[in-house]
Amino acid sequence: MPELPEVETTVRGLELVLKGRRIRRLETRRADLRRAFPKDLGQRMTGARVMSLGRRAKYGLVNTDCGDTMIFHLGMSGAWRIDPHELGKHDHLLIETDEGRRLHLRDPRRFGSVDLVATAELSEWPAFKALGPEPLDGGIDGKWLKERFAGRSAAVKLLLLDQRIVAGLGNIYACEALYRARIDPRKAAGKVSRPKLDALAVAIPEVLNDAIRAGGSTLKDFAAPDGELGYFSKQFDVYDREGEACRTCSGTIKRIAQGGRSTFFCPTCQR
DNA sequence: CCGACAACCTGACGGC
DNA sequence: TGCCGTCAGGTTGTCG
Repeated sequence: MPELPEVETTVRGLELVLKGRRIRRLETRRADLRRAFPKDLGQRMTGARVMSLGRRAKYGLVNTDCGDTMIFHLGMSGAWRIDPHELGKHDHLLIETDEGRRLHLRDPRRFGSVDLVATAELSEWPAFKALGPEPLDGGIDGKWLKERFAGRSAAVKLLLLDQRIVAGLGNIYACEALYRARIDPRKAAGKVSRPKLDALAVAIPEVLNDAIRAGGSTLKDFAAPDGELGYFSKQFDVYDREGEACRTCSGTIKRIAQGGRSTFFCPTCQR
């Protein structure tokens, strides 16, 4: 599930449990997710104090006083469980803090990942080097989109999913942003007008911030044990609303396939 | 560069 | 109840 807002919400939740705490124990229950866990993950994290947490695109960052940053990606099905009642079948990484709080990284499909990188070298980490600007840091404007889309005949929706262009957008919020900017997702990226691109650059941080706000409001429940971070329900305008009424024109929301994934849009409003 | 497709995995859900 | 097909919010790679 996790796109940028879900990861941001997860990081804020982890902060409540981890920030300033020492890692008492870290255990991996298998050797890998999408790729192998770092072999020395346990040794390097055990005894370390968590100084701060952060996020880059859809990656969560756990910075320690040992000069290491643990980077996690939740893939399609990953989530952190807080003080779970039992050890789940798909709980692959377990952490216990000096306060006795427990975190389980659950990921049934195992498309996620965990890496360990020297904090000072984070910007050189290959996966980060390739990322485009953070949409919530003002890095996306009409000019940037214009440059990146120039001459591209690929559908604008597909390019929005390219992490080199906008870091952190996924299928849901790409659909939602295009709806707000009233752009047809099938349109060739290079042929979207500049005013539409300006609107898109505004819509992207808007839909992300709205979702973070919705997710943030669930964080107060976390004190309760057995909570799962990053999963919250949000009312979408188009995503997963095939056949339902457009909230603007009352027309019917359509679903099409692009790049093997579902795109939802309003053919009347988005042109 | 493009679009199409497959691969990595498991679980949920609908139809029969 | 079970079997089967389809789908799922991500990333990475191949092919023509």
